[in-house]
Amino acid sequence: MPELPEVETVRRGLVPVLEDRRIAQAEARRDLRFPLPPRFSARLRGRRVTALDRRAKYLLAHLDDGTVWASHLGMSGRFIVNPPADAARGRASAGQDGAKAGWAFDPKHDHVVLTLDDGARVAFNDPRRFGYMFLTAGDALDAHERFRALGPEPIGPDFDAAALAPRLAGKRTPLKAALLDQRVVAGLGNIYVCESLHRARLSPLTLAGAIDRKAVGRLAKAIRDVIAEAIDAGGSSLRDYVRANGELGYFQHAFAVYGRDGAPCPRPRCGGTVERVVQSGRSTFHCPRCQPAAAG
DNA sequence: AGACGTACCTGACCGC
DNA sequence: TGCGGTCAGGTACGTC
Repeated sequence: MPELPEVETVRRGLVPVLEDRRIAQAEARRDLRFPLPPRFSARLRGRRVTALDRRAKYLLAHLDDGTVWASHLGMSGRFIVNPPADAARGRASAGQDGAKAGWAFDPKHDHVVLTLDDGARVAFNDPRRFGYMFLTAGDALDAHERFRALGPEPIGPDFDAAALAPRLAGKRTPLKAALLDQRVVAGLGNIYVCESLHRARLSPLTLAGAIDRKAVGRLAKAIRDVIAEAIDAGGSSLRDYVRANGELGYFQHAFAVYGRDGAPCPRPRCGGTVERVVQSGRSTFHCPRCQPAAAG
């Protein structure tokens, strides 16, 4: 269920597990959305992870031979960590009830499994197999077909009206669809687009090219803030989650509009009601009262 | 070129 | 309890 904040949370959770560790064993149990690269296991085995990075919704593990191991979590992908002691002690006997017992062990959906040189076990688990992985050269990352067209990262002070305006200019597509386009902004998905538009008091139905500069500035700031707050929420939940069951990246976060069809708009003194509509086949949640379609 | 619908795959949930 | 229908936070591809 990962958008940028979830992927960033996963990255931060994996840093202490993976960075500077050597991959003792890599097991490719099942292909994901796309077939795993040729000799995938062999190319990971014996490599040291020098850094864990992120671009958009991609998790990037830099290896000591210059290769980058890139993972996309798709809709249901997650990484599950068994610390060294747990992996050695509990896994074999955990069996089918492993997850319930606290041992992350799911033979049906653990598609890629790494064992590190300290004995820790890291599994990529993805019931729907919408996720995917690939290997690429680290010195040509930006030129890779998956990264070449990506828009700017929405965190950090560089993401502002000047960055966003030219990417929306002239677009005759609704703001909702425009912001889901990874070429416009990298890393947003359905939830955070809804949340950002609500924060900026912009209707998801408004055509992207029709909003004025002031609104673009409001939108850029809303996106920055919404994403930053979600990352903070993920970070604060991280320790408990790892301790609980090894799953990384799932965390509770309070949404203003997403999934709150029929609830009162949380904006102070708005008094509107959150509505769900469908745009290009996907749910949009918004408050028609404080996100009026006519406003620019 | 850009926008839209559809496909991919499986699990959770809801009503009967 | 079982069954069928619906829905799910992502991306890629074919078609217009």
